[in-house]
Amino acid sequence: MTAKAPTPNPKTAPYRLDDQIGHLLRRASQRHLAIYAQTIPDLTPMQFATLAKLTEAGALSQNALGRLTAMDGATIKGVVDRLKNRELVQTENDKTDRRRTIVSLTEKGSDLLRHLLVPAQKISDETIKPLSASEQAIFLHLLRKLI
Amino acid sequence: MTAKAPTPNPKTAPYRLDDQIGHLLRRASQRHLAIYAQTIPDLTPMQFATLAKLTEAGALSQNALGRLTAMDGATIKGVVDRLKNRELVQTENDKTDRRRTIVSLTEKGSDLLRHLLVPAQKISDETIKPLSASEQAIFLHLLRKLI
DNA sequence: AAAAAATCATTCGTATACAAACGGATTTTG
DNA sequence: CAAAATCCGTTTGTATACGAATGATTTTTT
Repeated sequence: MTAKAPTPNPKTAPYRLDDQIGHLLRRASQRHLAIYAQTIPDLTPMQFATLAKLTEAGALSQNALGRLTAMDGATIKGVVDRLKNRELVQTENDKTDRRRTIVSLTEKGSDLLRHLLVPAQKISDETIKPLSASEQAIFLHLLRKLI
Repeated sequence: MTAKAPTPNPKTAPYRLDDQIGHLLRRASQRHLAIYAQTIPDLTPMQFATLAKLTEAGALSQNALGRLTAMDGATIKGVVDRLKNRELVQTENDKTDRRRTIVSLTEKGSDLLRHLLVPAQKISDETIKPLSASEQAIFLHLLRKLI
């Protein structure tokens, strides 16, 4: 039995914050958010995500909208409230399910999002720019597996 | 001049939220934070990061501590305040620079962190577990480039 | 159909995040 | 050395995040 040499007692590698995946993900998000804020200063990232999802999927119940944008009920409520104050979305009662509130884009919200699509693409491009084209594909592929 | 065939008019690929790197980073962070909360429910991630960095680097000024944990001044202040309330860190005035507040671990904080190192490693392992060993190395390498 | 379980929107409380502004202290520059 | 620039900690205000609880309403189960 040819025993493979055991790893030379790593003794538990010292825990370094800067090596932890959680910390690295957080810092990468921070950099992305900084790029976002420079490019689209007038709408928060979550407000933008909400408009983008409504454009993709059409009118949605508030909870469904939260699920599709990865926000819990308490969070999506605040975002929708602020978008409503700016008249970028509107709400109405669901006719068949009286629990639900249907959220939809106003024309103003729809117009705004259309104008932001190019800048939004620039934000994604700028965020991933440090990687080569092939690295970008690999990174996005692996990142998707971590969700 | 042999013109390279232009990409066949992608017509601007439709913007899909779920394809954007920022959204994917956010969701990966969310999953990580959920794993964290299940494993270490008694200390927030930022509080843990603060204790970990103080263990690594020793006593630090509050602002320096913020820089090393990637928190701005307003944020690190709240974290330090809450850790102080729990007697996990202590503060003192810097003798030579009267602007500074030096933050250091208490024995209680030091003990607590020591007990959390194994669980913390498990959190990182669990977070990256969907990737194979070689994928893990590649992912971390590329992620570092995005900071 | 009645009971039980699930869903929806809301509210409360706590904890990041970060811009902006502030006064105080130190360092840099001219 | 004096002025300017920078750094330090703090406060205020806005915006996520999310657990937990609530009441109203479906949906599912029995």
